[in-house]
Amino acid sequence: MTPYSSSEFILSDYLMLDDNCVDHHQESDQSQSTESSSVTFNDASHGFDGAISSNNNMLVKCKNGNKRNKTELERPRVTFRTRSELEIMDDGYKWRKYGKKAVKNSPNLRNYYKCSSEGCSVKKRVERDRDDSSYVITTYDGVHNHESPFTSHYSQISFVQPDAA
DNA sequence: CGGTTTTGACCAGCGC
DNA sequence: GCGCTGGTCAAAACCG
Repeated sequence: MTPYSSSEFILSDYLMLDDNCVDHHQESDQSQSTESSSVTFNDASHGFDGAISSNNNMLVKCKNGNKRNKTELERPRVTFRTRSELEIMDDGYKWRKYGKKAVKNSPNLRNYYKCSSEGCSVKKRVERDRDDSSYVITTYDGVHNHESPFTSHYSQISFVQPDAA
């Protein structure tokens, strides 16, 4: 299964780093608002303020003033908001589904995946946008300790923050 | 036959 | 302390 073959696959409409956020303060300027303008997720349970980008311009938004100081200390979290019909996005890693839940803020189900590589405890959550069911929100939790065939392909996108490690 | 998905149960954190 | 909610486990079913 390689959904990348579908031309509708926009890589990332929305990208967010949760903690250990690198500073990108210029996101309000470059919002070209080409297709969907600034999306605000105030109703989401996490209460982050959103910033969007066009297809290739990935924006990173962080929230500093939150009281998150638990297990997320060294757990980078990246959230994609992707327009896709398929919820399964093959990012080069092998994921094993281990759970499915109906969350309160969304009528859709949330799926839980774990990296099936041994020793790699990266998790990811996949759910549909509660407002736009054509969008899929994918949250990656952690950093892979191994390579993937897609590493070179994504090498220009550095998700790993140096402070996190 | 081995790895993955499914699905309900279980558990932990949080608010009241 | 209790109930709600999100996250995980694990056994059975499923699939190549």
